[in-house]
Amino acid sequence: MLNKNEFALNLLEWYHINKRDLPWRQTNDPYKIWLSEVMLQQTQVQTVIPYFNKFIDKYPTLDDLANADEQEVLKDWEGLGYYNRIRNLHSAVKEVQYTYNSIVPQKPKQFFELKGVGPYIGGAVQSIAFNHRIAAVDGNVLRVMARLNEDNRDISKQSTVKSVKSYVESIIPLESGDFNQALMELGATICTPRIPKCLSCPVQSHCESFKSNSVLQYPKKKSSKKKTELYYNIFLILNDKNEVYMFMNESNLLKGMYKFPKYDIDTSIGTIEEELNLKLSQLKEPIAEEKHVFTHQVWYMNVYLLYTNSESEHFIKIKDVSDYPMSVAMQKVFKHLN
DNA sequence: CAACCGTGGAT
DNA sequence: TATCCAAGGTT
Repeated sequence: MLNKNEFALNLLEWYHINKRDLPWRQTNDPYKIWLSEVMLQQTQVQTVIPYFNKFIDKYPTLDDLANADEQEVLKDWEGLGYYNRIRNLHSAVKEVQYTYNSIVPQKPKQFFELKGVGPYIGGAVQSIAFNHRIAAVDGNVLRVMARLNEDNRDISKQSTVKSVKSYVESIIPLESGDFNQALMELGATICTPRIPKCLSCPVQSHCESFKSNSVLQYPKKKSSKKKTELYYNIFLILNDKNEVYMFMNESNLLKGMYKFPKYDIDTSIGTIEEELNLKLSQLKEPIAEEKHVFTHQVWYMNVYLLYTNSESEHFIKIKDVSDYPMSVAMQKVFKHLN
């Protein structure tokens, strides 16, 4: 059983000496802390840093972000992935603007009700910005706690996360924000997934799995399922005005991002002409093949070049394409026009 | 609740 | 190349 007071003391002492100097640790602004937590969702620190700096430079206050055009914000998020994160955050800061006079709610209940604020981000922001004693349980914390207690439960189950959250809140000290960050920092730098640095660990003496030499057996997690493989034809349709056919994606995957016409490989040109209301040139061999891997899908894309004299509101000047938010998958397609 | 939702880096 | 992982949330 964990000696709570001694554990927290050891961990916090280590953290205060060893914490990394990250951009979002140079501010007490709840908005900026919130932004960083949203960016850090399932995304590595090194990836987030340049995006965070760009956003803070361009949208220094909550009102700057709230007043911004959604498509421009999406464009600035381009390449970071999980695009609903920024769509939800944009919506949430607008909510804060008109409901809370542009002040990030200090009442946990109010903050947790905002779009895109779940158990982790809610706990992180409320503890770091306002010192509320709420846990912030991410993948790092799940791994650290599983190893400390030789916890055999599956960390991919929501019930486990909920239970660990309660456990952390039973040991969380008054310095709640630092404690939450210290647990994550420990997981990110010492108690790492593959080669943990147990000999440098400040809480080694509290660790059950270290005592029994079973650290690498934790955390328990069910293996991920196989990705669905999908085969598509992507069409770069050009007219005689240096324009290409492009439109906003409405489906859940990559919602709000622009795309080129994308069809299952067995879809006939006639069907496509009918759906797009265009008269198209004869189909020739694909000019390229591309593969793109998502969390749960793999796209194998054949890239085709087509021409038309038909008119449509969906034609965009090729030189202006880069002004529109586009997924990496579609960027891989578009690069073959250059 | 299990499935969905991006991307890049490490091994 | 295949798999896992990374400061998770929504449905």
